Amino acid sequence: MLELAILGFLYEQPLHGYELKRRVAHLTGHVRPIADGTLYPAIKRLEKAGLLSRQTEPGTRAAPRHVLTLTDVGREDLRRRLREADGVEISDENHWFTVLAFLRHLEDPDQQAAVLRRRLAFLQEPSSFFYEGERPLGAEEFDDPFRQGLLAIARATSRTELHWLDTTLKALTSEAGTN
Amino acid sequence: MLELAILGFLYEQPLHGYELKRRVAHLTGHVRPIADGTLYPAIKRLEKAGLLSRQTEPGTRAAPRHVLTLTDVGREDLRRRLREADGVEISDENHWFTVLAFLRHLEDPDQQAAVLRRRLAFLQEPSSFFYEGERPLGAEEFDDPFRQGLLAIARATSRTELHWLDTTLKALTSEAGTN
DNA sequence: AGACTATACATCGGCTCCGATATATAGAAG
DNA sequence: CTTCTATATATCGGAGCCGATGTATAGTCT
Repeated sequence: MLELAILGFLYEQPLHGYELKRRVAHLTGHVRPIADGTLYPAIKRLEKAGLLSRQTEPGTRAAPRHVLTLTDVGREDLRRRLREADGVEISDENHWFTVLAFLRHLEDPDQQAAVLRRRLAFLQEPSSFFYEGERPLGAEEFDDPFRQGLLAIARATSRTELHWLDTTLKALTSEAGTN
Repeated sequence: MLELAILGFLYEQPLHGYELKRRVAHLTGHVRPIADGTLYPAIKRLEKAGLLSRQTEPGTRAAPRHVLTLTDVGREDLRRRLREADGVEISDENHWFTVLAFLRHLEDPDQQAAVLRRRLAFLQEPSSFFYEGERPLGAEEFDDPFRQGLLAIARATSRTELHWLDTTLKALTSEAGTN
């Protein structure tokens, strides 16, 4: 997820580590700072894999900035990661939001629609948070307000997203038809 | 988060590992299976820390079940974790949902309200997913439907949760007042 | 009869993440 | 003048998570 976010932000413009840190922190769940010990090794991994290159920028006030630029391999790798997004990337809220943030970079509307359809299929699977044996429990079956809230929030989110998926998928497929 | 979920489910009734696995999978983001290599070491950790005890149940069809029961130390530890929930537990959606699922076990309404207030404070911090320098970017400033959807979904979730927090906090504080 | 699936627990290697720590500079606050 | 904060990068140890693999049994499907 972190790697996807790094590649996604760099796809738009070269950035140095510190700025990347700020942007990723904002993106992942509203300002949850990512640790230095997480970011810099991740950058190194991506550099080692040939997905990005760094140029040391002279004349800054603190330690010299390393401006990071995606290589062509890196650009293709981001598109591949978006295209093949599945599993946790589809089902986990944080991962999915990261995919969504950069799905614009996957230029083909058909490919974008395919990813959205996987998310749609996931959301349409009947599922509940709590079970009594095999039977799913609804919000009205809890007397405590916390689980009621939990389900109410989840339902509101789901409803909004399903509506958005519906309209966006229609737009994407009609767009693909006219091209 | 996994440990909190294990303690939370066991607080209600003793369960064996396999059943725990099913329940945790349902709770964390709608059926995302947790790996065996994650669950069983976690159980061992909690057992080693004296938070739960196991009794081998004979006469089952596969490998013998280990029924897990929370110790008194474990019960107090869950309440402590809930009471002191902060940081990632408040800000991260998955973690927060886990806290919410078991907040019922924190019997004192004042303590429950204190946790909800931390979440409220977090949600009320102005924050956006994307920035242009210092300026937060709104949904209407994106021409791609994906970031628009991202913000729309996040706003719907936030609105629902804020409304729920408001009514629940009022109920909890009036309840505390009458006791 | 043989294969597959569900149940049930366990271990191991590899990878990632986090917190702590270190280094260094520039500007603001006291 | 010193301290604090922000900027900026880097490393290291510890811990947790995951995927793969192993063991074992009972029922179902072919």
